[in-house]
Amino acid sequence: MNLQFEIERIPKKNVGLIQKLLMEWAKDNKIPFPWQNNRNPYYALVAGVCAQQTQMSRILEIFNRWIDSFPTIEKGANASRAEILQVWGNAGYPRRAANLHKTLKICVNKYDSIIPHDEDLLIQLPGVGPFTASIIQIFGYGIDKTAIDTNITRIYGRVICGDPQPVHESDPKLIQIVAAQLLPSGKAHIWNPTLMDFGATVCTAKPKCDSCILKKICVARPKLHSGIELLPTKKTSTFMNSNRYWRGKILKILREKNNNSENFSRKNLVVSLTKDLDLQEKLQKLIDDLAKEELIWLQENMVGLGDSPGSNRNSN
DNA sequence: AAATCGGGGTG
DNA sequence: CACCCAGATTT
Repeated sequence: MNLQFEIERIPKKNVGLIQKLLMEWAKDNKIPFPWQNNRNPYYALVAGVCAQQTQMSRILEIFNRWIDSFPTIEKGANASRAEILQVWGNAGYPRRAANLHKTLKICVNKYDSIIPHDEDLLIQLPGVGPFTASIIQIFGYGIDKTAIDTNITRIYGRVICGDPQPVHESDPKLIQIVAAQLLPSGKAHIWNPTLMDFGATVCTAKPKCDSCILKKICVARPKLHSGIELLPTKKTSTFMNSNRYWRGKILKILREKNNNSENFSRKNLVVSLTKDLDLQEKLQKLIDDLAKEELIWLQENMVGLGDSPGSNRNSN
């Protein structure tokens, strides 16, 4: 595909029109969040990590819980892994919390307790990829750019590129370039969340084109209107009895034990989860995996939340 | 490129 | 039960 050709094909007057229509939509529909207006890189980092693969309706509670417990970079860095995981709770993908913990330690030890603003440095931090790096730059440092997420890919892929299912059909590099052209100068901290909210409520996976303010402009509208079949965005495997299901069960129990300062043996952990011998064997492997990821510790015949016994001590 | 990593919610 | 989600990392 000739990217240059595709870019120049964007009707210039549509750029201004799309910006105008969405900014008007934002007045009534954009949802405000506490990390969007105060240029706090730490808040932006935490929010970005919380947002990974998680609906916005859940994020404020997780974000507030984290900030209440660890109001500064240093507080987070100096917390124990067990405390980190306890606060993360049932937010999902606990690996995110562990990586965020590591990232805070790196910022304290290597960057003088400052979160970098440079993208090359940001994406080297554990758990920080292109999206989260952009979130930090946009909300933390007021840098004018686009954080490409699933919503923005979908909106631009449809409205500009004409692909009904951009996640499968649109070239990510083209989305990047389109996004840069559509960005209203100086408004990244408003524009990005507006697009995301629009993608979460109107230009959804199964779009609500009837109520879409861009339907006259959207290049993919005719195809979508024809009622073509929309494929799943990604393969979904059955959650029940999956590794992820059992990992979640294990961590949930260990959070409760840690919260009550109870000791717990590895054997009792496994037996409390199942009497099935084959499944017990599978759980043993998952426990080893969790320990390797430093989400739980193993010592003698005991097991616990975090990277080392003694949940109230720092683990630096 | 494909698999893996939670958990809550919707239909 | 299938699918979705303000992704990142490993295989």
